[in-house]
Amino acid sequence: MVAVGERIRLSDVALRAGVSVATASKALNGTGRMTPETRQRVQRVADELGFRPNAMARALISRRTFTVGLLTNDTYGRFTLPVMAGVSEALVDEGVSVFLCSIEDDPALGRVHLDAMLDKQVDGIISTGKRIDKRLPVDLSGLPVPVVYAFTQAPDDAVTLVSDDAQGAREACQWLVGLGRTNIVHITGPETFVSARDRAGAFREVLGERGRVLHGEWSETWGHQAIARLWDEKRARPDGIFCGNDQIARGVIDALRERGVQVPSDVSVVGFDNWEILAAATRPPLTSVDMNLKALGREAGRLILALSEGKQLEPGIRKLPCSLVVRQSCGGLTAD
Amino acid sequence: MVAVGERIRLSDVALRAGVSVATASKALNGTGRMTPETRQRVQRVADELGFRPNAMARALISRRTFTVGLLTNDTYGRFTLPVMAGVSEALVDEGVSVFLCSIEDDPALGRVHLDAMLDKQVDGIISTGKRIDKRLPVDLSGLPVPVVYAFTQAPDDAVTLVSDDAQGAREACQWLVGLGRTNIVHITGPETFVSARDRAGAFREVLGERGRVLHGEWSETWGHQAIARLWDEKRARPDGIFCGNDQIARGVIDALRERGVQVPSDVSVVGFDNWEILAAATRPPLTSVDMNLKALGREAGRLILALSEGKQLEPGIRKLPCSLVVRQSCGGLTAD
DNA sequence: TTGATTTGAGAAAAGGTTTTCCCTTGGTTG
DNA sequence: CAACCAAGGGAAAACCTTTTCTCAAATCAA
Repeated sequence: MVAVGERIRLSDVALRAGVSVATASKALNGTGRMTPETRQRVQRVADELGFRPNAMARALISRRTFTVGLLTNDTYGRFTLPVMAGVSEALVDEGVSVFLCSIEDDPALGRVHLDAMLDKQVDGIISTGKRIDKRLPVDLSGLPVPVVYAFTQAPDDAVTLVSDDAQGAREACQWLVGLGRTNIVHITGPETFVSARDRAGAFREVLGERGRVLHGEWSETWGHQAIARLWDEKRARPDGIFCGNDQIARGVIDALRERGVQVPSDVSVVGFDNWEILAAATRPPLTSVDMNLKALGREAGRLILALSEGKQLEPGIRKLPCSLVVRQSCGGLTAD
Repeated sequence: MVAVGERIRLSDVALRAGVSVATASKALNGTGRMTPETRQRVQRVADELGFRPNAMARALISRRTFTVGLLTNDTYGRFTLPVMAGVSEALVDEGVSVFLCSIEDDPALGRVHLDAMLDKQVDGIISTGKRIDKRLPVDLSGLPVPVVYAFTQAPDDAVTLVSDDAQGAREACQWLVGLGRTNIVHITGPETFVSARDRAGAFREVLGERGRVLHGEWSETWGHQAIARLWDEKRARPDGIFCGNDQIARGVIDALRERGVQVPSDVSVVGFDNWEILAAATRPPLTSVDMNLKALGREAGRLILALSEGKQLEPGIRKLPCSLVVRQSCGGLTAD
């Protein structure tokens, strides 16, 4: 039922049901004591009138607004959107809505958004970004509301969620090894990124001496360049390539095709990020490590909910597993 | 100043400043009458204490929450994110925060989010999506708050914002013609999309009989297929290609390279959407039509603000101009 | 000096709900 | 039949701010 004019107040319901506001409130909230008939009558009237309690008034008393803020500097949204989707998914059933605040890398803008959210008495704040080794340009310590950090750097005593890049990288490497690939190279982003170092570390851990790592940009162009370098060398050429992200992998695959190298029969390629729209458009479609950012967002939602209900959570970094999404760029048992 | 424990209330400020709450309120809001000294004293105390008024209490009286909802079914967020950024940008200075609600294509989920927002007394709702010819699976008519539709289909009597696809397409075509291209083909998405029809219509309008249109999917694969078809025909091959989106353009350029056709010297290519991350990674970087979705979002923000302040707006469709972003895929005066 | 006007500031209501008492009423027990 | 108890429901305070009155004091005119 859609109310078009004035909003129905609890007093309207009470009046029509022939009870006091107090009783009406208790009837609808399942609290207090009254005959089942009274309760049902109030509920029926409320339904008929399309009554919906005013969340403002409610929040004023209960000190809970059923509102959380998501702060991000990931303008392009490639990482933030799945996180946001997960957060929202975890919270919508609890009646919690999410303010999305994109603060770029502007401290002043961050301050403005933060103040706006605090004024609106959000129950909690989730801080997220595009790198797990950079902080948002805004100080979230000592706030009157709980904070959860998801996919961004955080103070030591904070509740933090990140993807387990090392584990994801291990899975990718083991997959290549399991397919019988022996000469495997890792082409990835700048060493200044913790993600790149973690993934490279796991790669070396699995492959030992055999594993070779090439650092560059996170771009298609670097994928091309790396292949050019590898193919121009007077060395055995790799039969397996683990790329630090899907854009590099895309560049790698395109470069290989230009050289007449068959993927996956000659070389298996794995990407990272599982950026659907890119991974699926690559020819052949790209096997890639998914950071499960939506699941990470869901967990962030659950945690902020728990915190805002007053539960205590142990601070520290929680690593969430990645998973390998298999497409056709590696070949495999059947198509080898 | 960051308050860590209890929030400061107006009464705390009043007490400390030696005035009544009423006077304190008026002092801080610049209303009422009092000596300048009193006003300044109150303001100083409020600053010292780090007082920030409780938006809930405020909203309860003023019936404005400084909150709007953005409803979208664009899960991937390619269109919604720029719109959202624009909305937020237009509203943050007014102290308005934005609830982002992704409802997929699920009517029930839409209902849940809508109810949550209405309960929270949003001042207005912006409805946005990924197609201008599809509606969100939720009925927004007869709501107690104003609604603006941005980049999505809307009822006739609604305030609606869309990009001017025809104008954007015209600019692209005229650009190709201006470069001296004479045999121009339009490779675009399914005819079932209004966007595809609008762009194709403008294309034909500029090129007349010479203009040929190929409809397919919105994918890289279709770009490849279309080039295969065009190059296998026993006809004059095009020297200019206007693509319906950047993914098609990417496929087209890759397919041309595979055939040894030089872009831009042999063929000029224009894309649509100016999806930065794709357009910039294409070799050569792609000249593309930008729908200015951020500007569209800003306008949506301004309109919803005006409506929520009670201003009357004429219903109907407002078309916002696209603009051509020139990169290197067309060549031009210098690099021809 | 008296009456009228202006000035500065406070008391109280309002906004919509929840929650804590308190008061009936009808029934039970001894 | 008195005393007590439980059940059902209501009055009012509380949440925090804004806004409308109201009032006392100060200023001004006559």
